[in-house]
Amino acid sequence: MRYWLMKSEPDEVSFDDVLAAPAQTVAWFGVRNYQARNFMRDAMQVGDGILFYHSSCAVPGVAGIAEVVSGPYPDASQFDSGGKYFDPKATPAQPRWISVDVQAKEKGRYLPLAEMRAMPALEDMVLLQKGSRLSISPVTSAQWNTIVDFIRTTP
DNA sequence: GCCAACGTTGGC
DNA sequence: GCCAACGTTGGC
Repeated sequence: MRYWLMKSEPDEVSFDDVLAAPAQTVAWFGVRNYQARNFMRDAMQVGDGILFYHSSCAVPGVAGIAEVVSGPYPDASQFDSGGKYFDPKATPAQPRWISVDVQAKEKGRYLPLAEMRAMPALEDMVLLQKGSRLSISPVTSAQWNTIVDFIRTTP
């Protein structure tokens, strides 16, 4: 059981979009960074916890809690020749990018990035390191517990 | 829109 | 394999 933070642009897929999806589940598509891909491919397990983070928006921050509900499989968007995630070097026989399915579990108090930066327990989070821009990053169990507790108990 | 920081590409 | 140039991310 591991924990992850996954960034999504809410204009594209927000946490509410996932809550509104069938079975509150969506495919996590569009990852085009090898390190993030390798986390999904090599380290993620069904049942892992996800902090669903909104990036590139007015108030970036953790929008909810989700869970990994599938193993890795080829990301369909790499084959869509008209789409923004098309990769001409990827083929169905040799896919380059993968997805996992993500299910929304719990929405609580929104936790803005600025508040995260003010929490000493979170100072070592990968997300908060200078220059960090990984779209998927590992979260320790201590960081996870701090954030989940905040989300559940902060008015 | 700016820009710092990082990742990728491609010539050599 | 080096590294300059370019592209992207993402907070502000």
